[in-house]
Amino acid sequence: MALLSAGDRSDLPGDHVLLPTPPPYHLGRTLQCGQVFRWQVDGTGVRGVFLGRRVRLQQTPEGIVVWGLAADREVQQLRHYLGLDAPLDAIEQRLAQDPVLGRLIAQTSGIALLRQDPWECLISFIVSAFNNIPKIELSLDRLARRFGPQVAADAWGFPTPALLAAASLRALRACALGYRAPYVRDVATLVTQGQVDLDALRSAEYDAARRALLALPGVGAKVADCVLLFAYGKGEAFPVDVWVKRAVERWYFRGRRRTERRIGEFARSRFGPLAGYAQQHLFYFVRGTRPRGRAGRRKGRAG
DNA sequence: ATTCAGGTGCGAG
DNA sequence: CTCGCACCTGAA
Repeated sequence: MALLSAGDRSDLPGDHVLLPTPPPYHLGRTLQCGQVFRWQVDGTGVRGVFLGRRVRLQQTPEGIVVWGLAADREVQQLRHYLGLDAPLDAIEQRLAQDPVLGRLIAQTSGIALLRQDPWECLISFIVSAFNNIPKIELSLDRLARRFGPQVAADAWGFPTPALLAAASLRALRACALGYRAPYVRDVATLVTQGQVDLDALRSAEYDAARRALLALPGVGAKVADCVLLFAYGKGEAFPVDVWVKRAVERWYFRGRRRTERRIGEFARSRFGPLAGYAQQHLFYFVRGTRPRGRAGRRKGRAG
C-alpha cells in the first residue's frame, strides 16, 4: 500500500490498510462531534486504542488509512465501529427535506454514528454529566491510565467493569470524577454482578433498553440516550443537552421553552429512526467546531 | 476569588 | 410530570 501522500508517517509498528469511505463520510466530524472522548488528534489524523491495540487513523481521498490493525477481522470491526456501513448519503438527503436541517447540513455533512463499546460509552457519559469536555477527557484518561490495560508505551485501554468495581472510591476520586465517583463504581458493580446485561440490550427495543439504562445510578434521560445512540445504534435516541435544547427551541418552537422530554418526543415524531442523526447535525452546527482549549469563547447566546 | 461546565437525584407543588 | 436546587473539580 503506497497510497499515502508525502509527509504522512507513522511510528506505529505493523503495516497499514485502507478502509474505503463512501462519501460524504467525514472522519473528523464523526469523531469530534461529541460521541466519543478518547481519540486524540495526531497531526492530520487521530490515534487511540481499539480492540486493545494502539491505532492511528487518517482520512485521505482514497479512504481511511488505518495503522495498528493487522487481522482482517479487526479491520472489519473497526469499519463497523466507525459507522461505515450506514448509507450516509441517503440519510442526509432525507434529513435535508427538513427545512431547518436542509439549511445547515451542507456544513455538517459526513457525520456518522459510531458503534462504541456500550460499557466504555456508558461510563464516558456518566462522567460527562454537568461537566466540561476537557475535564471529561482528563477523567477518562486517568481512569484508563490508573485502571486500564497498558497496550503501548503511552496508550491504555479502557478498564473493564470488574476492574472499576474493585476500585476504591478514593482512587476513583483521584481521577477527578468528583461526585460521580460512586456512580462509576456502583454501575461497575451492577454490570459485574450481571444485574444489568449490556450485551443483551443490543437486541432490545429502544424503550426497553432505555428503561434498563435509566435504572442505573448516574444515568438520566440524556446519558441513556447517548449510550443508546452512540453504542447501540438505536436511531430513535435523541440526546437533549443544553445545546440541542436551545437549538430545537429556537428553530422548531419559535424560541419558546420546552422540556427536554418534550423535545425528545418531538424529534422522534418528526425524524423517526433518523432522530439520532438529526441530533448530531444540530449539535455539531450549534456547538461549532471550536478547537479545544482556550479558543472560541463566543459569549453570544441568542444569535 | 468567582464563575462556569454537554445532568442527575430528590423533594415539593 | 414539571420545577428548583445542590453538586466535585479543574480551568479561565
